[in-house]
Amino acid sequence: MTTEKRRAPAGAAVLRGEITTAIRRALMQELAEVGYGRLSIEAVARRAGVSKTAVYRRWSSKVELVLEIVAAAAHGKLPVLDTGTLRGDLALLFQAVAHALRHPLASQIIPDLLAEAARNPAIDETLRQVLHARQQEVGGRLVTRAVQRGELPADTDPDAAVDLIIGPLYWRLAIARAPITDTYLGTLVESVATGLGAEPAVPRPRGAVAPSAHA
Amino acid sequence: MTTEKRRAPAGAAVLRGEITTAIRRALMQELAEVGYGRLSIEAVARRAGVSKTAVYRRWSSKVELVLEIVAAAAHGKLPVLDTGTLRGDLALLFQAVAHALRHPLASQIIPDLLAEAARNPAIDETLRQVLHARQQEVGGRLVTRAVQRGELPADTDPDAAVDLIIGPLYWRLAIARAPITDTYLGTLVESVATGLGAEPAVPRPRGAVAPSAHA
DNA sequence: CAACGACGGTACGGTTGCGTCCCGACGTGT
DNA sequence: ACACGTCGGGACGCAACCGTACCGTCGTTG
Repeated sequence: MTTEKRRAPAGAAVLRGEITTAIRRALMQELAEVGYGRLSIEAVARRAGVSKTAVYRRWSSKVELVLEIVAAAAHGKLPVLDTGTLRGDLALLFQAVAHALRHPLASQIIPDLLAEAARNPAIDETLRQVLHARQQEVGGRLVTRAVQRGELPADTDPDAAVDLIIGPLYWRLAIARAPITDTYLGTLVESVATGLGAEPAVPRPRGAVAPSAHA
Repeated sequence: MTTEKRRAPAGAAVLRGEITTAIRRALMQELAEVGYGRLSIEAVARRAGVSKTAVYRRWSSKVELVLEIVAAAAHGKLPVLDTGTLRGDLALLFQAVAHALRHPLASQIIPDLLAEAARNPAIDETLRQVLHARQQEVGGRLVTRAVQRGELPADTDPDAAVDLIIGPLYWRLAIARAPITDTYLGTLVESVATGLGAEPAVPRPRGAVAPSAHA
């Protein structure tokens, strides 16, 4: 019988966590530096100070390596937000997103992978799970609560709301790569809130012509 | 004297436009299919049914090739918009952007190049000229006119306005790659307009709790 | 009509990365 | 204390691509 129990790997015959960690870190840096397209296992191993075999023992292919690590890194980043007001929720969410995208690694890796997702179904699938679905969920909850509070119209489309919430911030941080100030975030909160259908926080100041003063 | 005038290239010794065109088309397809990172001159030439030399005679490097062609393709795409109302301008702009991004080539190439721009200064520079500057200009004009009409507050920040205008649409089309309907575009116009500070088109319907309706 | 000269295509060496195989090293469990 | 079994590392053959040099072809110009 060869079905007897094999001895469990032990001692030196077990994966060393430090090396796994080094590979993870090297992958992130390499991904940010050259992008998914040019990413090579060889370069990752080189940067990690590790042999290629060390990588192949852990992940069997480039896409598997990237997906596992990226998915893990993207988990547990969004706060449970419930501040009691739409604007509070938005401000908190924006802070979290801005914080995450300020990491140079994230701000380079995420757009790169999102672009790659357009042609790689496996990446697309993973990103939809760890990013899109999460956003839809968080955005959906945010909208739902605001509707229940009466801050937003009952027929607010959560789908469109998510676009309006995440779009401008993503554009500015990841695409335009323009600086962000607290003032800007404050303005954005107000814009998005009113854009979604909330009452303006303050009576709208008008420009040269002031139709609201006619009442 | 060797400074005499050389005979101008003529006959077979002149670049054949058909081949240049074939290379341009092949580049676009290749760029959409594998992305800038994996793009190889060899594959472009192969797809164009042309020799590598034909490519190298016209462009000396990969980045030059991509930049020249992409910059050319991005020119003259945005309409001169002045419909007389903020919402009209927005609707027209959205239609144009949506139309452009519906092209499969554009919707794959643009995010890819934008991601690449984060690590390639030459690409960044070019894209800023052909995309960002243009958007800022168009968006700035749109906002300025709306302010003059009294549709928007005088202190509207054109910079933030551009983010709010382009962000959601870009997100949905290029990143989320969700379908777009005329209804959606209409909702988006209204959201962005009010988000920018315009008066709502219709009195805001409130949800379950309606503090404004208690009067 | 003949010479010109850049054309497009092939062939080439060099570089890089892939995925695999083999080897000595090493820490644990018997 | 020894045998076990996986570890990490280096080496290998293979494939793709880069950028260049060369070569015969072809239309125009004098």
